[in-house]
Parts: sequence; structure tokens; C-alpha cells
Amino acid sequence: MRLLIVEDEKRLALSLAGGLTAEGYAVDVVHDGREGLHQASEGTYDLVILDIMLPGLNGYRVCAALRAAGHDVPILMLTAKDGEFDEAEGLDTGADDYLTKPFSYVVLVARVKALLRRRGQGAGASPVHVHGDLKVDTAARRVFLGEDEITLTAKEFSVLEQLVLRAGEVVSKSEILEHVWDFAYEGDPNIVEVYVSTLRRKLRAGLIRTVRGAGYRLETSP
Amino acid sequence: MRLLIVEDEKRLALSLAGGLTAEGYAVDVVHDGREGLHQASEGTYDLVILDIMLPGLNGYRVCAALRAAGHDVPILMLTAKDGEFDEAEGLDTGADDYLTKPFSYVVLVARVKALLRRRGQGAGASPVHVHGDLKVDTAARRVFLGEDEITLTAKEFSVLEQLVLRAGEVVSKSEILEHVWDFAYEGDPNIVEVYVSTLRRKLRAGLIRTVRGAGYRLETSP
DNA sequence: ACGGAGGCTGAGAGGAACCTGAAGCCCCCT
DNA sequence: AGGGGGCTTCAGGTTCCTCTCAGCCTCCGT
Repeated sequence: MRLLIVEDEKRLALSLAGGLTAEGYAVDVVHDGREGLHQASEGTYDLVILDIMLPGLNGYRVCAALRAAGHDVPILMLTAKDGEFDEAEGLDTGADDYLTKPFSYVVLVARVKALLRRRGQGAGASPVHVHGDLKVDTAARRVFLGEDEITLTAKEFSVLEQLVLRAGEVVSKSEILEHVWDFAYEGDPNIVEVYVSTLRRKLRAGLIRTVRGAGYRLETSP
Repeated sequence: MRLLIVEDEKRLALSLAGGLTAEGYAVDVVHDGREGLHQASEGTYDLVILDIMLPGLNGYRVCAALRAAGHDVPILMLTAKDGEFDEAEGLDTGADDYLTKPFSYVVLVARVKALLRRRGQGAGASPVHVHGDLKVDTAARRVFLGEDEITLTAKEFSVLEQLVLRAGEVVSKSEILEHVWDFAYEGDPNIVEVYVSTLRRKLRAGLIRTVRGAGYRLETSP
């Protein structure tokens, strides 16, 4: 699951990003409205957290522009102090929910999860992916291999999720890096190999195939 | 963007229609093959999602009839269970892509978007290319010759991909060099010959024809 | 028939890509 | 404060690609 945070208070943005990353989401952060609209327009995010007071374009405008362009990504608005937020205007422009600062981190996470859950159900989507004896429940974040439940860490699950979402296709290491880690990740790209390695140990060797020079592919049929 | 869903399982059809509508597409649904062909023939749709098992006319027939009538709307085929779908037949009749039930909603949307994007780019290309008994799946990076899967290295695959993308046309060695190797490749241009040579050995001699002084051409008809 | 240009291909050195065990760090929980 | 779990880095080892080279073949014009 990929989240975009559009927030100009850098300390707050960083703290949110850190916490949500720990929850297992891939989080990107931008600091002004125009850039936020641009990123969100790519359509690769599952949810956008949008501050109202922003340089460039304010949150209402960003939200309205996204909706006008046909994007229906869930949008959670943040407002600086009680009363600033015009609820009617916010929800009219197409926001799905809002939070008034200061809010607790726990509440934020709960709202994010609720929005993502609602989206999943509303679309009639099955969050459960089955390939052979592998079953991945993206809503519950649980993985089963035959009868047995496999316990995965947040990062392990996210990597597996990327592969499952595009089962049968080759997913490159850089794509996995961008989706699971930040798009501006500076670390050793070898980290993807490390996680694939542990996934193979926890699941079953042969389930994740290396396509040398291209990436990894989740096998769909035995 | 207008989509047509031709699917007789009404619950599935409704769920897909709901989800795709939420994605911002205009969706029409019909429940039998004859009606589907009639609607699709109007030529006002940007993409058709076509079940194979249908009352009236089955999906293959609808697809073939549309192509015979000169429509080149992207077609995404759905198949009820693994094995039912004869890939060669489906792709031969002109489908652009296919999905095996059960599939996740996320994957469906991804495929729909990919097909529309591709169409938008004008490439009109599908991830799966079939020429005679050669099948090249560019998304999975897999190659089949008849029943057998052929294992190719990264470079081998890339060279074959270039030829497949322009099947029937002559592709010059320098074009292959520029696309597969770096634009500023400084090595021996003979490298292309080396790879064509191994491709012929791994696939079948005669599949890749040398056009002396011009380049190579992938044979389209046996 | 001959020569030359263009094309083919086997072999091998070198190295890129990948895997994985070990260890350090950091955060959170007890 | 201590301990544990998860995340990340690092380095050694392994696999197997890639590219070069050289000799040979094929085609075509003279």
C-alpha cells in the first residue's frame, strides 16, 4: 500500500512518514501543493494525506483538481486548528475524511486503515490473492501456505505484496524498492535480495523465481 | 473512457462494473455474446472485457467477429478456470490480454489501465505476442515454442523482443544495438550476430531470417 | 572461379548479478 | 537497564552472463 503525504511542516511530515512506514506502508512525502497534485496524479497511490495550508496550491484546490481529473484515490485532509476547516467545502471538493490538528498518531492510523478498508470493500475487491497453495490476505496482512499461517514482518509482507499484485509478471528490484521503501531510498539495493531470501526461507523456495537481469516473478501455476 | 463488459455471471459483472465505475470509467454491461458483439460493433468503446463462456456466442467467436469486421478495440478476455482457456486460440482470434478467474480486482484494474495506456501510446502492443508456435510474454519475460518454455538470458530476451515488436519487418543491427545496448555502445557490433546465433540455436533456425546488408526479420507465418 | 565483404559461431576470460550468513543498530517492550 | 526483534549493511562465495576474438562460411559482383 502506497501513501502520499502532502504537508509543508517538515517535522510533522517526517514523523507521520516514519510511523506509517513502520505500519508497513510505503510512504512518499512532498512539501507543496503543486508537487503533491503532480505526484498524486500519477495514480499509483492508495491514499493521499493532504494538508490544507500549503504553499503552491492549497489542499482544497489539490483535492478538487484530482477529482476533476477522474482520480478517486481516498483523501484524508489535515487542518491546522479547529475551525479553520470548512467541513462542507472540504467534503464537497471530494475529501473522504478529515482530521483536526493536533491529533494523536493512533487516531491517524485508525483513519487511514478505515479509509483503505472502505475502499477495498466498496470496490467489491477481494483483498485475498490465491496462487496455488499460497494465500495472501492484504486486508488482514496474513499469509497462509496450505493450512499453515506464515508470520511475516511488515517489510517482508510488503515485498511479497508487490509480487502478488503482479503475480506471473516480472517485477524489477527497483520497482520493489520504490514501492516498499521510499522513492528516495538511498540505501543498498541489495536489501531487496535479502528480503527475497528470507521470504523464500519462510515460504518455499521456487515460489519466487529470479529472472536474472530483470527482477523477480511469483510463480502462478505449479 | 467507455468500457463494455460481456459477462453472463451477473454478480461478477455487477461487481466489476461497480469497481470500474468507481475508477472513473463509463461502464456498460451485457450478458450474452450476441448482444455483446452487437454493442461492441458500434465502435464507441475504448475497451471490451469479454468472458469466454457465454450464452449466444462464445467469447472466441465474438472476438474473431469483431476483428473480422475491422475493429481494433483492445479486448481483455476472462476465463473461468485455469486450463479452459486455449491461449493460442484466444490470442489468435485477436484478444490483447487475458485473465484467469479467480483474479483480484487490483489485477484487473491494472490490466485495464495497461491496455488503455498502451493503446494511447499508439503501440497497440499486447504483453503477449504470438507468431506461429512462438509465444513471447514480455510482462513475464517468458518465451514458449509450442509447448516448451525456452529459457533465455536477459540480453537474449531483449534482442528477441526487438524483433518480435516489429515482427515481419527488417530490424537493422544498429537499431538492435541502440535499443538493447547503451545508445553509446562502444564494443564490437558483431555482438548482435552472436546473440542472433544463440537465439537461433535455442529457438529454431529459420525463425530469424538474415536480410543481407539490412538486418534481421522475424518470420510471421510458418 | 575468385576475392572480398558480410555474416556465423565456438571457446574462454572476466566480471556482473545474485545469495546468504553474520553482525551492528535502533526501537520498543519488559 | 536489559533483551529481543526487526531492519539494514557488509562481505565472501557462487553461478552463469557477457563480450571478445579468431577462424570459417556464404553470398555476390566481377
